[in-house]
Amino acid sequence: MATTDALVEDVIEILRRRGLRMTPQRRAIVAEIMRTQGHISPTALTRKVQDTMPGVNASTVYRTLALLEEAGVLAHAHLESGAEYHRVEEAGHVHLSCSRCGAEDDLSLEEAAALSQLIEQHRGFLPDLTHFAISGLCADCRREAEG
Amino acid sequence: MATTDALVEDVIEILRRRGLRMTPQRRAIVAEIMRTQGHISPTALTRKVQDTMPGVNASTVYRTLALLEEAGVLAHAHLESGAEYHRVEEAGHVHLSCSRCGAEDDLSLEEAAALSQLIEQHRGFLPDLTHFAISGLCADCRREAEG
DNA sequence: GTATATGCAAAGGTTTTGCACAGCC
DNA sequence: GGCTGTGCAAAACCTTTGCATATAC
Repeated sequence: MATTDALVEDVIEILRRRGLRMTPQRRAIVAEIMRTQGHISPTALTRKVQDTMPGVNASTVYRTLALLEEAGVLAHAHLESGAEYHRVEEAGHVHLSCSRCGAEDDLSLEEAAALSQLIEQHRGFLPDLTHFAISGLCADCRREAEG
Repeated sequence: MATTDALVEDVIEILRRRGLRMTPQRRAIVAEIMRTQGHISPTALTRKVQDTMPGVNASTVYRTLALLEEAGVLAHAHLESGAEYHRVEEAGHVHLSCSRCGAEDDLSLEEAAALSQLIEQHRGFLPDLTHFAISGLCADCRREAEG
């Protein structure tokens, strides 16, 4: 996938500029997360990376994730299942999570902006709506629950 | 505190009706959580209960919290620090948490309702805005960050 | 060559679970 | 007396950390 490869190169460039070294492990981890749509947990990422490169240790994955977050490449969000990482370019994804059936959906950028604007009116608080999911009932479950 | 005692009795009544037994440990745990304003973590709750009743085990606290949540007395929310429990009557507390200084604030009921209404327009999703905090920058930190 | 990154192992923290015993009803 | 709840200990997770070794630059 050309797009993904290009992204990987971009990230490698960012890391290089920070004086960081590009090890095969880092390449594999970066490649895997750039290939990922949406979010992924450290544990799941570790498993995937190990499919390609069996020796990679979980601690290396954690250290790399922290690094990439510091470098502004990744961010993490808290979903019901725990912490999950995603590319910052994919931010804007405000996560809706159904507490009954587990269905996941996202708000549109416009919807997210409208929400942010409302919250900002509360004492100038600037929300990052991507950091925590929004839990609730999807329309289907709502119907079943309320009858 | 008369109000708190009354609440404790209410909860005990609810548990009794479910055929559950009232042990001194459960009384202590219920009393402590009814006395709590806002939210408290299982760990903090355990410590507090142990101040009064040294023998109480953490696993008993976890089991009791799960029970009280099932009974509809408590609910838990995910804050930056992890899971925290609160009384359901205290719901409506939409938590704003500053990711920079850790300051905490709540939206008013009206603000929360306005937000919910907006989100509901997205495919009929009924949000529970109390379940996850909303992360972001408080006005002070925002000023310092943006200059 | 040197500083950095990795693997390994251990530790830390939170939450869950199995089991024997205690105690509520 | 019988069934439920508790304490204890262990285990299950997830994540972090210290240290010796390997390796990118």
